[in-house]
Amino acid sequence: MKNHVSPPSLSATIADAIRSDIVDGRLLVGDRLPSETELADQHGVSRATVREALKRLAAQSLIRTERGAFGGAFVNHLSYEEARAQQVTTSTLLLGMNAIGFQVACEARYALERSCTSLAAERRTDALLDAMRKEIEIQSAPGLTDEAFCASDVAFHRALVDCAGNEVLSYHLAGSVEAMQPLMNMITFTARSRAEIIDLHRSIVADLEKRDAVSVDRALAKLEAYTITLGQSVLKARATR
Amino acid sequence: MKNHVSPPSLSATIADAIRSDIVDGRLLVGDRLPSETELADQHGVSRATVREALKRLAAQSLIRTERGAFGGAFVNHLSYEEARAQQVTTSTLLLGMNAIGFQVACEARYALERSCTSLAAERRTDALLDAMRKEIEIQSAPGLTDEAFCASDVAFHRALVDCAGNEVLSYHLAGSVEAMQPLMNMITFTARSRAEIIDLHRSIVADLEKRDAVSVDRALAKLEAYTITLGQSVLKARATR
DNA sequence: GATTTTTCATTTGTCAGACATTTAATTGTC
DNA sequence: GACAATTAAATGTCTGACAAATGAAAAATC
Repeated sequence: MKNHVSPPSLSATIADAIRSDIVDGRLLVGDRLPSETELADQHGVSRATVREALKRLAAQSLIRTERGAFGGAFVNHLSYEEARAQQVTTSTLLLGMNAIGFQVACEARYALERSCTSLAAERRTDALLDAMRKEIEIQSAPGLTDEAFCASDVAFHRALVDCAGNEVLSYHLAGSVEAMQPLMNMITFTARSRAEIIDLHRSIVADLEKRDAVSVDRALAKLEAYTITLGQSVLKARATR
Repeated sequence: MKNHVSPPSLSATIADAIRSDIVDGRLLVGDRLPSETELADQHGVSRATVREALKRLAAQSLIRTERGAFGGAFVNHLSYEEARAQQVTTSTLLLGMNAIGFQVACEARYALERSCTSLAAERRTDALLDAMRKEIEIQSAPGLTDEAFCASDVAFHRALVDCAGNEVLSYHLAGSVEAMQPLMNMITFTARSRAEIIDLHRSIVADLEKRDAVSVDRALAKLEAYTITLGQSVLKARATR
């Protein structure tokens, strides 16, 4: 029988130790870690092992390294962009690898997105409304590929989320919206279905302008229902193929 | 002036190449990567460099490695647990490192949590309601430390989120709820404020039992307002100290 | 012939030492 | 004082080696 619980390697152990130093605040943003040689001495391992540990942390954007004299590994300031990129990667993989039902993923995504409607109606800016209108223009263009349509759809919804004027909210929602893109890309959008979606997008923008949160919410509910319908028809077509 | 845009290292480049192989589906879950020696030959680098690249991917749970003959690096099946753990780490760091206003973080957290009230009211199970009651018991215990109170609070809200019966939703919300814990830990809960919170928890459970989504939502709104009040008083006390 | 034991090849984990490259501070020169 | 050369410290990479784990095949045993 396979054990499958292999003892953590030295590099993993060291990485965990440094990680908790950072997470628990013993190392602060901008602090410099000891040099690789010093870390190797401290932990009684070779420099190669320390380097593997540091690469693990770098992969999580916990540290950044600089070369040269007075270079080294520094506790990284995690920007919204980096955090979002990581979250999107993780969420996308989770959806892709776990055979999540399209309906379940869709339900979650729209539930989350609807959580920002009242704030968005309250705080929407003209700049963001314009951005949304621009995306609607793109979506209306004839000859647009399905993938480009999806990409613009994501951009539209990201702008909608940004209307809530809360960076933390935008960060969380970016993960759920963008992670859906691969699933959405499986759908073929007919001219008919595109028109339907664009109509809903138009009404969302209009309702936001009027600061009518209830109507925005209703439109999103319709969009969810319609998207699930589209997804199911695709799955049905697959099954009978 | 510092350049700050250092060219990506070889190990980072190789990691990116393999990562896109996985993300774009050229490597599937369970597939075995070539051995480190083979990868080194393929990319024309040393084994040490390949290993650093693989450790980066392992840190993101994209691959897992097994020792021994017929061992190697395998494309990992990303479980909900692993994904959630990563998301919580990222979110916690983001909140901790970016001097997010307590109010902004709180607003985002409750907006997201309220997105699951209608599903939760519809699908709540007796088992989860019992779990929530159990946490209320814990929270009512005299002599409980603030940290233990917070931990139980997180457990309560996780159960609430799980009531929605949507794994994807639970995954996303876990990040926003758990990442708040360090911020919540800064708050000192008086007996008075604990009683207030526990009352709201009780009414949430009662409303869920009655499948009364509107009342749950109202209680969460109150909880949000009260939490923000508590947070602000802490900040004020800090400022005048 | 079936079962157990041993051997063996493969692969990751770790180490030691070396050299290349980058970078900021120092020193030297005019 | 300004500019150029030197130097020291640090990461990035390579090489070669050995240890440890592990499954498969071969050998020994019954």
